[in-house]
Amino acid sequence: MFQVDLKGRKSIYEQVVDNLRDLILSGALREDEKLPSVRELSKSLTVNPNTVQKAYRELERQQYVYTVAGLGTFVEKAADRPQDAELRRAGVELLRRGVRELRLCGMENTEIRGVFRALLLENASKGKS
Amino acid sequence: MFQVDLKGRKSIYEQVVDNLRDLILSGALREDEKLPSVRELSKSLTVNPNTVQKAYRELERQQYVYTVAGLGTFVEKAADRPQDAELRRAGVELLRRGVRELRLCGMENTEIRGVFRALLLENASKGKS
Amino acid sequence: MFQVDLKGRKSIYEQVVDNLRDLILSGALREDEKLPSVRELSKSLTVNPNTVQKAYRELERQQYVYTVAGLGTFVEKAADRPQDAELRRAGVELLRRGVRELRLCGMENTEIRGVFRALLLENASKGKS
Amino acid sequence: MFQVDLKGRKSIYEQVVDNLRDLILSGALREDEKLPSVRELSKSLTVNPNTVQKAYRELERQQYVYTVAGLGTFVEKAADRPQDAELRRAGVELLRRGVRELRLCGMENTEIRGVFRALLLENASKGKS
DNA sequence: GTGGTCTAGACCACT
DNA sequence: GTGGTCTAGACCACA
Repeated sequence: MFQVDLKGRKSIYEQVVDNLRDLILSGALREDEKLPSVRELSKSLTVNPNTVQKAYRELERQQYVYTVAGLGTFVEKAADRPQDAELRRAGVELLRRGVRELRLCGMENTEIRGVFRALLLENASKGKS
Repeated sequence: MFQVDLKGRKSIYEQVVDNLRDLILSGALREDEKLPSVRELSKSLTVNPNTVQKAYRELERQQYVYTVAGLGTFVEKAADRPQDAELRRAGVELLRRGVRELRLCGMENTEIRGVFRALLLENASKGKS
Repeated sequence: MFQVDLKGRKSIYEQVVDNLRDLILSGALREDEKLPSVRELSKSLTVNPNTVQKAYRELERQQYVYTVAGLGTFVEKAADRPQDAELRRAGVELLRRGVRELRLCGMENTEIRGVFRALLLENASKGKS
Repeated sequence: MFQVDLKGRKSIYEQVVDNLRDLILSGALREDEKLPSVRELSKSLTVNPNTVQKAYRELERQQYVYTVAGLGTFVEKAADRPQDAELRRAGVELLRRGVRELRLCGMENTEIRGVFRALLLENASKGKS
């Protein structure tokens, strides 16, 4: 499904949250589709079940999934997901910080704009894969 | 000189590193200029001296400053700072992640481009202040 | 595991770094093997945990170990350790300085060569123990 | 006469001691020759006079120089310098550590011997300059 | 005065 | 349990 990187500072549960959220937002996991059970996923990632559990709880809190006791965890309907605005703010913030860092390197607006344009095309093709 | 935010997840010493690095890159601190002493800065930030020193050591490791024991800590010459390329990569990576997140929100290229253009102008005015 | 010398000019954390590095390079600690926890080692050396942690951070920076928060610190794979060349340069530099000092004492090449030959045999036997 | 490096961990007074000692041992400063005054040397090195003073005291302690109040500091006669054995031990120790580091890099005796032989020739030519 | 090291003890998030 | 950060206060060598 995906991999986690034990080294590196990002905590494992955070990686699991991000990966699953991306799979949901990208449509790879469809509405009401069942996520792998905590045990399955923890085994396939060779990670502590508690860690996966924590990730699932966090996704539930953010309303990306819902849990039915005894059955499993499922993808929430897009309509019931009110916090796209939050994600959008996060994305804008990343762009802002990126622009700031590039400016600190001494890059001018025209240069930065060039980098950005290239990025937009590059990711577009990635998005299709 | 600047402020640190005691709450928030970014650790204090990290904030000190980032702030000083920005002051150096922006030219507010000039080559061979003396940074405030560990004790001075720690007092003005109302922070423990060890925390400031940790930040200074990190800046030295990244070759933004150099240390003369008994005299103080000074801004490294730009020529002896070989890793601007690294910072540039970091900036591009931030842009990439930003684009990715916005796309996950369902935004189209044209929309993203609009956000970005606004951002470029906004920061430009900040830069002048 | 090893001992530290509280007197002597070499700082404690530096001794810890050097000792652990040697254990890793000599193969006494194998790839992905867990190092003793910060608290364990600090207790067994009767040293402050902060001191040991400082050593661990330095080893991580030099890519001899990697850290998984909440799990422990582990020996990095040799393949992911790109700076053996650096250690080699350091060794050659030590030899160079040694030759220089002996020459300043008035020793001739033949004499120095004799000392060196003896040294090579002596350390070889140490290596086997 | 020589330069000191403000960056780098070696303390300034230590650099002054080492440089002067080398000049004496190499014969560049002859027996009973007068060293520059503390003020002169401190000015030419752009260094605090106290630092040079400390270096001179240390050289005196090691019996490389002697001081005549009101006249200056002079190179001690080689005959009155009893501690060549100490310097010799230091040199041997450097060689020992060099061999050890190179072995930790995985080098075999034959390889190390090759490096050493090259070093002996290289420094010989430097010695003539 | 400067930076560098160390101890003692605390709190936090993650596994 | 693990590592990571922080505070408080101490001592040292160097300039």
